[in-house]
Amino acid sequence: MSKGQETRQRLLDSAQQLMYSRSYSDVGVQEICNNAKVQKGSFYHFFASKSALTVEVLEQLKMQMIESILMPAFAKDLTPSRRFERFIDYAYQHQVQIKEEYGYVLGCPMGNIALEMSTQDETIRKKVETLFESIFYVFVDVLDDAKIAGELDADADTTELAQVCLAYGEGVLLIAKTKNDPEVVKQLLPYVSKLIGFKCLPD
Amino acid sequence: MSKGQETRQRLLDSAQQLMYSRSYSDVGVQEICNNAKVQKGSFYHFFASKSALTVEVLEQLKMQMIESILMPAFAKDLTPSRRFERFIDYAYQHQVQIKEEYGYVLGCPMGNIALEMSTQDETIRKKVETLFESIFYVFVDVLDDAKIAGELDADADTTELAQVCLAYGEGVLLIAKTKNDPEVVKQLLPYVSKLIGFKCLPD
DNA sequence: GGTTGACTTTACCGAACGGTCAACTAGAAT
DNA sequence: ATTCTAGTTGACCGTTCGGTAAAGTCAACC
Repeated sequence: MSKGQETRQRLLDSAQQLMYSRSYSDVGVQEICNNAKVQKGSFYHFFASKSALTVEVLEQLKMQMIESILMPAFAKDLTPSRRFERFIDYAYQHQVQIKEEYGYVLGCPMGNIALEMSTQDETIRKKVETLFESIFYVFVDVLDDAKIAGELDADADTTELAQVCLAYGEGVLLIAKTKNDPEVVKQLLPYVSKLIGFKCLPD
Repeated sequence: MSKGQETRQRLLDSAQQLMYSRSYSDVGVQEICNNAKVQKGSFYHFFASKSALTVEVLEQLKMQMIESILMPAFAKDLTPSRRFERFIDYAYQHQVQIKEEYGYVLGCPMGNIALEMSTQDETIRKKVETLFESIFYVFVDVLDDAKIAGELDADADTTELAQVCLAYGEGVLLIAKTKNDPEVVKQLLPYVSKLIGFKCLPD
């Protein structure tokens, strides 16, 4: 990676960390720069605006989420319903680790930015919308697998169920963040199987 | 109401409207005052800080939510499952109306503030937590009714189910806001009955 | 009629905001 | 050796931020 790209990456990482642990509005360009050891002028050499940087942060966030949680959790070495169980466990462990590190449950970085910025920055809103779509496809895929495996009714609407899963996941993380308690994730997220309607639930 | 209390109320209403349609951070004390036709000095006569005002806005929000949506929707003139259907319809209609009025789906005013402020202002976080508890009790109540009416298994954990309902509702509103589409509410919220596990679903 | 206290007005504070700009540096290409 | 350019630097812009303070207004009460 060239020197310039390294600087650029430091800005992205700095912004991601600061915005996730606090909020978009609470973190200024100056602070992002200080944290990344970059001068403000350089910031505007790489990014047109704070908003444009945020769109790239969101893209990075999506890639990390898919590679470090979604792909390993939904790997096809288990039955679809077991994959969901693994996903729930990963999500729980992740929030536990976040709380240890920051002292706060931080929830979903995309959901956080979505609620804060959707009415204020159309570019950011659109970006989060497509991010959610990417995650949505992952859910559709595993739900289609469940159909094939006979764990799900053949007439189930997998695209609708995928949306339902996404919504419920975001909701659980919102409550967990509000209560500042990762145990909420462990307690509530398993109900997603009732939502999906898996035929033979392991108990 | 005395003149002072009227001024105070105008500030609360102004803050509620502005913060709901945008965000906590994006709305300044000055703008709240301009909108309420009150001088900034008066603001600090009535409220110790922007944060303290917000706590009172949240309290007002809770009361409005309970009186104008929760109480009428969950009134005991219908069976518990029918009450949920009515609640879903109210929630949908409300977001439709909001979108007509503001051009944006604004979701849940409490959820919005919760995600934005939970890590930055402990007083606000705590307040939202107790707000959610009040709503939670409403759900517990109707779920207990459902048990008595035989619409719900006698061994169902109503306190856990109430939390699940709350989480799912918040999640659906988050997605609806992100997509800026109130139809999401109409499409996804009915799945709450699968989550609860009503015995005899009307279809 | 003078005093009190709630409320209003206005000017002000230092700090931070997002963003701009021109000058500068250093390494690669010609 | 010189030119070009990606990247860096730090000063600067006007505006807004949350919050303070002091003077002024007005109605109620003694």
